[in-house]
Amino acid sequence: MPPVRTYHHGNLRVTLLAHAERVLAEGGELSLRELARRAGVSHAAPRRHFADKQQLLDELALDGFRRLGAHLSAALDEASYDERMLAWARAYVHFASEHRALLDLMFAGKHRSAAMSEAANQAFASAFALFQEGQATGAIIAGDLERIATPALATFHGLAELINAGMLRAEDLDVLVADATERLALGLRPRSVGG
Amino acid sequence: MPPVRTYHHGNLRVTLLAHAERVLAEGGELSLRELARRAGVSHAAPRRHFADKQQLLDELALDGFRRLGAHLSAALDEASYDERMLAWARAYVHFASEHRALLDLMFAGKHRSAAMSEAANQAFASAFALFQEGQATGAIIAGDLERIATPALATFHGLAELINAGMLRAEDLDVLVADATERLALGLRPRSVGG
DNA sequence: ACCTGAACACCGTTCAAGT
DNA sequence: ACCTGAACACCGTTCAAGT
Repeated sequence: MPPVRTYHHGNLRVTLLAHAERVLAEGGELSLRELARRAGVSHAAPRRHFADKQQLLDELALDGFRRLGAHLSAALDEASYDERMLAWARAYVHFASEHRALLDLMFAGKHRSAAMSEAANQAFASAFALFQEGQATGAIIAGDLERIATPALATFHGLAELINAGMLRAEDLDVLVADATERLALGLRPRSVGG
Repeated sequence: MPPVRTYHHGNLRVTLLAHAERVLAEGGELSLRELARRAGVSHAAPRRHFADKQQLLDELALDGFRRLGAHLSAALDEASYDERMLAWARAYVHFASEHRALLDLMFAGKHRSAAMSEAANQAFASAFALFQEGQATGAIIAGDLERIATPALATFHGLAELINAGMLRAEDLDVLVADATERLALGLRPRSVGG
């Protein structure tokens, strides 16, 4: 009897990435040899599709930014007009804490490929648009968009990192996010003269 | 001629930690075998002082929190009364970006030993005290201290993580920290009735 | 074009044995 | 009490060889 499938036809690359996502979600250690085993190929086979381990990790991170972007956009679409900032923030920290290992990969390296930088920018684009719109309607102070939005987004990224680091109680997260959103809105509000 | 020192008398534990700090600072990969090589002992020798690799990493993180705490306290001591929040924030992000690998270790695990949790709390204690004092003088709104301070500290932690992830330009950091500090102060300010 | 199998240079961890 | 040296079970990466 010949083996059912000696060669992995056509989709080993996709199969490996899928197994990698699962290992990440399971919280397991990611090794190329383990992924090869799960795919039923030799340990040297992944080399045909990824030059090295880092390249596979980069693909995972790239996909992570795309998923994050889609998740955030969806949250904004569902939210009522006045609560979009809160909805964005909630979506961000929940994505982060539900994809802890993936988030680590996404924010791990100091250097990113062009594709990954682009995906990262895209992921944050909806939030920047929200701030820009806030400026247009006068809800948010005028000024350089990057300077205004970045510290605010850093707040939620920081909360996400702290929860993943185990330094915040998970049950406190929602109230902290809500508080942060409220404080930020106040801090970003234009002040009347003399105010 | 006998070997100068076959046995490492007394301080191998300290020696290993010192080499580990140096490897971290150099941005190199931390392996027990490499540390043993640097210390001039066999690869099995570290086992006498650290049950496993994680235990050594935990000691590094513990020391990291102690150094961070000292660094933040020193920054507060040097700052003028009105600029302590800004001084704290600057000190935090600078420590983080100057000790990138160490910070990753400190905030890596979801679970911390009692000693490490204690050191982490101590590191942040001076900032909490600052907020508490702000509440006492009326510069900061009343309410649960944790709920008020955490989102603010998360902002700076977030900025630190983003800079270490290469998502912010290092030359923009100081202005972002200053902006964030100003916005937070405004958002945390008590509002007069009707304000 | 894609995969295998052996090989190489690393790991962390264990353990009997040395001093 | 502390360290060594061999051993074991893993890695990532390379490369000649197979189909």
